[in-house]
Amino acid sequence: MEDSTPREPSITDVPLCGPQADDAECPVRSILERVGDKWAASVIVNLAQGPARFSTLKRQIDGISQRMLTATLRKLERDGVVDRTVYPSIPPRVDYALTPLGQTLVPTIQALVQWALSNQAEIKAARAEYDAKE
Amino acid sequence: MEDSTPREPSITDVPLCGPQADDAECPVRSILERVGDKWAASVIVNLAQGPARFSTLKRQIDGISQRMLTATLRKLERDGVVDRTVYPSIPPRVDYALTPLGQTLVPTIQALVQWALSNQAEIKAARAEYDAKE
DNA sequence: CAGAATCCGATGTGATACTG
DNA sequence: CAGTATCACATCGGATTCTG
Repeated sequence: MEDSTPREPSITDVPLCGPQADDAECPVRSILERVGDKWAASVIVNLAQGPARFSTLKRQIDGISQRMLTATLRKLERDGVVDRTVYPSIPPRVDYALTPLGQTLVPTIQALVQWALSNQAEIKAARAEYDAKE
Repeated sequence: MEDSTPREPSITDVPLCGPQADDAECPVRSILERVGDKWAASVIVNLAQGPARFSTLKRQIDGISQRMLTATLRKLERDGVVDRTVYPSIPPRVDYALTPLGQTLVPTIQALVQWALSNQAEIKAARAEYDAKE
């Protein structure tokens, strides 16, 4: 019982898990972290338009290195969000696409992106005010 | 013009920004990163229940260090998502609460959390399959 | 109580070079 | 084309100690 701010468990008390549980134990946090990955959202949003090749993604996602694109795609693939199809041709060709699971993630990410877009002015103002020594 | 995977700009072609634009330039990415911050979502979800003191948050968010709690709160405060109220008493007391802006963010985060919860089995399975050498 | 400061290992990220 | 490997560096994040 807190003398000041008593609080009881509620729906919002979502299992965001403890300290050590970062991967297998806590899908919630790992998903959150995946989305927060510097490039993951860009990849997902890009693939939401349809399948794309490695080089296409690299070109479209401005500033990403092939190292990071590879790593990001691997993580998303491991989570079953992205599907990787290799065509054993020469030169090699690999297509990436959202899985059905990945597609269900798109609206939520879009919502987050939309939120950011809608409130970017307010956020920018808040930061300016904060940085101006608050 | 891609010979293989032509793609045109669409609504999903959201400005996720380029390489250097990480802070002021790209609110979208910075918001995504904020949400993906290891502890930010936990803090927001916790504050969604109502204002809380530093020590209360620290106790409720299992495993967070005061270093990270402080840092997380500062970032959220800077973005205008969290409000910090200091009561100049002895011992000092500080209350944190979501701002109106912060409250508008809650449903979206909940949606993301909900998505993760709903699909955690599928994700876990996907990871297991992937790790089992796919 | 609420933090600031410091130390330090772990992890993330980019640039570059190399390969099937 | 689609990676992998390596090096270098920045940031993250935890533990600990100190203070108003």
